[in-house]
Amino acid sequence: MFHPVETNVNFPEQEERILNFWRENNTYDRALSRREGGPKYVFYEGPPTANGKPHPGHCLTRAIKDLFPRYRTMRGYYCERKAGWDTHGLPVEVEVCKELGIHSKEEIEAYGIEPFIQKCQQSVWRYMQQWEQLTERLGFWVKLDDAYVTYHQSYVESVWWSLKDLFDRDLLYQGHKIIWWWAQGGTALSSGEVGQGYKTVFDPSVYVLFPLLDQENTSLLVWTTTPWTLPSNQFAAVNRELDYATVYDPELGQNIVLARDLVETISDKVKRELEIKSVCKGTELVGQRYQPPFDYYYREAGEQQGALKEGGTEHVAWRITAADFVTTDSGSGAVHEAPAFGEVDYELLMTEQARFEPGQGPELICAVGPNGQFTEEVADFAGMWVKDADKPIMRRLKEEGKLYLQEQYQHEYPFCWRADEDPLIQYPRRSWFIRTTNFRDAMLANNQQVNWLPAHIRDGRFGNFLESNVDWALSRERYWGTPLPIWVCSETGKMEAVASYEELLAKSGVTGTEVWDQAKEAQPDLPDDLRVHKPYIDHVTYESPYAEGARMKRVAEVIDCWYDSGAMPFAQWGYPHQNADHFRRQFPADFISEALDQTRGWFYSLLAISTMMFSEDSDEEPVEFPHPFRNCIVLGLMLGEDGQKMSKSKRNYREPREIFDRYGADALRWYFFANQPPWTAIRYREQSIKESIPEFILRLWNVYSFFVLYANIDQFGPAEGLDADQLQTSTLEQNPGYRPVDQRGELDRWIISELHSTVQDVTTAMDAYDNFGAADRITTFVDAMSNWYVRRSRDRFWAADKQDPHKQDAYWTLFECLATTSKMVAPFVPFVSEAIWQNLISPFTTASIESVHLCDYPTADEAWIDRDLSRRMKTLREIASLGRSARMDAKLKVRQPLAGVTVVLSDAADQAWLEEHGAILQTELNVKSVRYTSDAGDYVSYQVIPNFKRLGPRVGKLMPAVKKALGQADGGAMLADLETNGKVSLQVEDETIELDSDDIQVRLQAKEGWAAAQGQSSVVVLSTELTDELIREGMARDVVRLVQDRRKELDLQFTDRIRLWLETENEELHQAISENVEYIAAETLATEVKLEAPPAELADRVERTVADSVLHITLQVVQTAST
RNA sequence: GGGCGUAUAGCUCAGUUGGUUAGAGCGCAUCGCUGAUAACGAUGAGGUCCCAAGUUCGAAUCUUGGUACGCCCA
Repeated sequence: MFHPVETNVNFPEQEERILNFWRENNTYDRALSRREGGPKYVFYEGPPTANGKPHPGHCLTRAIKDLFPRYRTMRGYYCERKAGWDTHGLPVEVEVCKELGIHSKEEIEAYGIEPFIQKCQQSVWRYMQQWEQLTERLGFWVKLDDAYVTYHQSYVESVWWSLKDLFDRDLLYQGHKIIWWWAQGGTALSSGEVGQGYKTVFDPSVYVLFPLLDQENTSLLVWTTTPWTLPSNQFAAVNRELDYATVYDPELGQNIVLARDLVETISDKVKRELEIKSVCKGTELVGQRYQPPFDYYYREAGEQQGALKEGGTEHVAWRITAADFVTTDSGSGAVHEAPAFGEVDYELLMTEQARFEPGQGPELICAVGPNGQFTEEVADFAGMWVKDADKPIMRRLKEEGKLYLQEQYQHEYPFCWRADEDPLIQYPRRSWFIRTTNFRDAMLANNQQVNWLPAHIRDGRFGNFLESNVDWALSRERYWGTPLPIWVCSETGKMEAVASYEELLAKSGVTGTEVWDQAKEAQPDLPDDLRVHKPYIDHVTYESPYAEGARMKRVAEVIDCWYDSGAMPFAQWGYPHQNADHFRRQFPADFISEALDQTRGWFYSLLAISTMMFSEDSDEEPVEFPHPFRNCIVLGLMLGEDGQKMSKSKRNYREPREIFDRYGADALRWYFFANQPPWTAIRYREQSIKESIPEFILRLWNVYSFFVLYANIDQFGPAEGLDADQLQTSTLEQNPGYRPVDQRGELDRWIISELHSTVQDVTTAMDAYDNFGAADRITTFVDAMSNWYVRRSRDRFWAADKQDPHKQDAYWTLFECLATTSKMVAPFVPFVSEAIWQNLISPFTTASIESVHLCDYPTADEAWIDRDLSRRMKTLREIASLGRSARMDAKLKVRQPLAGVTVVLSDAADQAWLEEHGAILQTELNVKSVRYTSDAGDYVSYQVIPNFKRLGPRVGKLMPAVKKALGQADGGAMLADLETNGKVSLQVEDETIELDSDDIQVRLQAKEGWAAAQGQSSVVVLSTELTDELIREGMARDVVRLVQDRRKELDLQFTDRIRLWLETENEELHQAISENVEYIAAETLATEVKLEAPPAELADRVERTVADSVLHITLQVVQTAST
């Protein structure tokens, strides 16, 4: 016996029960340990941050991350799934600040770094419980109680080790980074903060004359929108590709050089004619020297030259350089460059520096202090706030005749979000960098080997990003992060990196560890991991090996938390300080997945760190590309119901929890897997999630519950006492009544064939990470099972003789299909598949595999795949569908029997087979006979069209003519010709073209006047004339239906026998009933059918209508069958 | 401003190497079936495949240029 299936299954409740089952039985651990020794399948978890609430987007990520490891595990791979949490970074600090009601770094320091850090550490776990609940509820099998955590000491020390390695290889250096700086507050702002503070303002837009040293009486017209940066000028930039004109300005009495396309614009602005004297390419200007508008630095260094790497020398600054970003959209086509105050400008300086021998190139000029005021070096404006200096600077330029044109323009400019009167400025800060640019080619090569899904990421977004790689700005002047493990000598400035806490303690003359010890003593429950964090680690100093009496003290910075996450392949194991073997076994990953926004985040940090640490010129043993991941599914962004970005305030999505409670995790998962390829942007629609229940889950469930219902009625059951194992054929065939598939009927062989080809396709798709294609095949199969196999097998399930071999075949076939399907869909919908599996196996008293997730994934047996049968059944189904369509057109309902149908096939190849299966069509279409013909001139006309794909390459331009000629030819005659000669000649223009049967396609066109329907390959014609006998038979079927309705209304059991009284005044109906009384009795389980009034004591007589006549129905239960 | 992607039915989305009748689900309409019933089946209406030009015998598909939207970066 199977457990009866509840009629109203509540999927969410069922899922909760299954979760309990997994929990109590440690099913995940057992699924894993079953595969020990199997081939490895390595999965890396991209760590989420648990200090924000999980939303539906995270459900998608976690569902995909579950699907493939589950699938691979069932396929025999050993797949460890270690969870992980990203815990460092600015967002955590921001959360804590919010909580404390403070904002700035000063306020944090006033509050105290020590309590602040402690709060950060606690805040990290704020939504931990929600995350864990979501993870579990979704069915994401991952080892949560063995998660890696980026703030843990072992993790931090792994990161330190890698940084020390980079430092020792001279890949870590100090430079400048241009950042948005709040001068009044003395702090940098994150891009998020900057984004909050944009305002529309008016700023000056000025055109300044830079006299060219090598051309007499000629100046370059240089444009800037930040006059206050002019004292820090180092270069003027032009675009090599643009044309530049030298014009004569009569009023000025000198020549001006500017972009040719802008001559007219500028001429209009200054309201005078500018005569073009000559034109040259920007590239010819590059290298020419000029006199900058201010000489604070120029007077010292104007003549300074440096040695170039390619030989020779060049002046270090105040000359024209080339830059792609210069355009003619605005300005003059020549741009003032003060590298201190702009990121692209700074890059330009870096490019320039790179041309010179080390130490010979231009140094950064910065005339502004961190307080936003001019330094003493700029005597005229010293102490002045830069934005206040714009006007005096312009006035000065005007006085000196260097200001050619002055305008105002309106634009968006960022202000401090906490002090909205304070404009931010771009400002250089000392910062640590990793020389990733050294590894650009290696990273590109590595990237080429990665299997990206979708593929365009490789050479598109990610590839381009790598191409334009710049050194990784690693350091952050913040508090809660992995401390940069570099100690500096107080005397000499020499530096050392440290790879672990232990290594630090082993240094001579270490002091400062007591700060941690005291803190721990005062607060014994302080996590030990904090000892490697600020402020404790900052107190640890040691004797300098470089200078007598000097101390080594840590630099103040922490690092970019992206580095943390990118270090996870080794840091999750604490490598190399521990678990070295484990790391090597779990490197690289076979599979990772995150959303598109991680391209420049986690995907990059993983690839960059891995390439630097484990490739050719690293200290570690090199690993072949790709690493650290081989396959990567880049998920699309998830949008809310309204197509907008999901946002809490807009409430354009429903919380995952509610989805689970309403529809269940399977519904959500199936919606993710089956609705679109995972990389398309997905619109999160509650309606679609809801729909995945009837479309797939419930349909499968209905087939299953149908099976259980009838199997129990018929006491069908696999023999008890058998070891069920995985319900494979070898087990099942030991049961009495089991016949090998090849001895079963065609319908059985067909669905088994469909099952195996589905398994084959699904496996191929899943191996290629194509969950969408796999889901599509599964849906098609379940539909075939439900809407053809079960439909067409109903008679057998209802058959009275329980031992009838055909009936037994039907049960065994459906049982095998369901058992295999539950295994096949287990990675997709782990809950419903588990419920089905557990019940299917329940009759086996010694069942050894009690969870579908411990099973092996089904494998296709090619021997059972019959492609001819598949194709023929498809044709048969199409004919049935056409027959229904024809009935519809003729307004002849299916309950009305018809004399027959005639089927015209365009291709007679399968005719013999189809003829043998007339019975299926007879029942399906409710006709007395099915006739096939290929000679059907009466019913159809033939339309012959070319097989374009085949003929195209052969006839080329003649194609339209061929098509026309075929269309005009007599189709019937041509087909006859083909049949006898195997080919046919066609005269087209001047050429004779020979066609064989593969070169053409035949379409059938039903002629007017028939109840007919046409499809791709066939036409179905109905006999529409009705005899009285047929009409009466139709009436009898109506009667059956009404009685069945009545049974249902009265809530009778399936097996209840009844007595039936039918009364009618209508003679024809009376006759119809008496002629078909046995049929009616059999269909309605009536022991007797009486055409008379019921005994008076039966009160539930009802009135119904059959073919416009009144029929009274009364029924009485005679026997309640026990099942 | 640059890079990447997307644009197909009312909605959500498929559409293989270019092949002539562009599909699915939902929704809608009509009909049917009904002891699998939160169902189910059939049929239908609904498409300038974003626009334009090009390549080709043939373009939703390839090329170029636009437009709109999204993401990332400036």
